[in-house]
Amino acid sequence: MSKPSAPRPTDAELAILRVLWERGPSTVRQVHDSLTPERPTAYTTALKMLQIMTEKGLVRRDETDRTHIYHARLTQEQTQRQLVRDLVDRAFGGSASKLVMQALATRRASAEELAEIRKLIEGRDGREVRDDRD
Amino acid sequence: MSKPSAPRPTDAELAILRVLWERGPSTVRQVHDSLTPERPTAYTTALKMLQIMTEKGLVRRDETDRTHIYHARLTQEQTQRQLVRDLVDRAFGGSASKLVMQALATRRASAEELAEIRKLIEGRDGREVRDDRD
DNA sequence: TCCGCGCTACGAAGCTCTTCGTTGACATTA
DNA sequence: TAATGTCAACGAAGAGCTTCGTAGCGCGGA
Repeated sequence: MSKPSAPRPTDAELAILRVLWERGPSTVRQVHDSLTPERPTAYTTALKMLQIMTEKGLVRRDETDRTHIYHARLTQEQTQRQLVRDLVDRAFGGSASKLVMQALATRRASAEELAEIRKLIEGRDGREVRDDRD
Repeated sequence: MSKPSAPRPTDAELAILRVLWERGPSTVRQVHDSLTPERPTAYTTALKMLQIMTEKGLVRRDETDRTHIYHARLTQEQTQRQLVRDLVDRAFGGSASKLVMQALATRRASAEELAEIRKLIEGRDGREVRDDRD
């Protein structure tokens, strides 16, 4: 009703959001330094990305000081939920259970993860789903 | 080892793949007609997309007859698995269980879906994950 | 035979994404 | 104060995505 709901972040944008979620509010330099090992780019690339992400509403900018400070507008969980819902719509015909099925078929789903997931299900099972903010 | 593994399909490509999965091998005209209601575009747009998707290896083309016939190179399940794995890597730090958690937090996860998911888990639980082709 | 229809192929336009160089403002320091 | 360094802003280049118009080919009917 009040949230203009940010657009789906692109790959490069997601990489920057990951940094902001991990570090908390950060300057361009801090984002760039964290990003460089995995994604070697120029300082101005990070700057430009953050400027564009500000326009898109993906991040907020504190301009109080000359060196601006950026922070993610949505939490990691909110964004993850949005991305999952988006993928469920685009590739799973709206069926979340089909997505879970494929998640389980991934090499990545280790035995420990399976156990963790089962705990999740048992915790939720029987209750109604009611958590739906995005 | 032998599969060059097709690139992640874009939104428009995914829409076309959905048609091919549903209809089976199809001509450009058939794809276009199926696509038009949800995504009104010109015939040549569908044609061009399918040509590009052929170059990318997302679809295969039978050129025996003058009217070519296209079919998806990967099954819906293979593609879904690839997309899930990709999202897990990009947004969930490689943790499939975190993705499942967010899938459960979606409005879309109805009570029936939860039950279905629980059945899935119980069927899998205790066994090792071994299905890993992509 | 010739016309029209459906088909593929091609090229290009408009858009987004990602990247970076350059510029000018401001601060710090010598 | 002058030199040096850091910063935001901007423009533009190059790539990819999506769209469509146009051209050219072959086939079947008049």
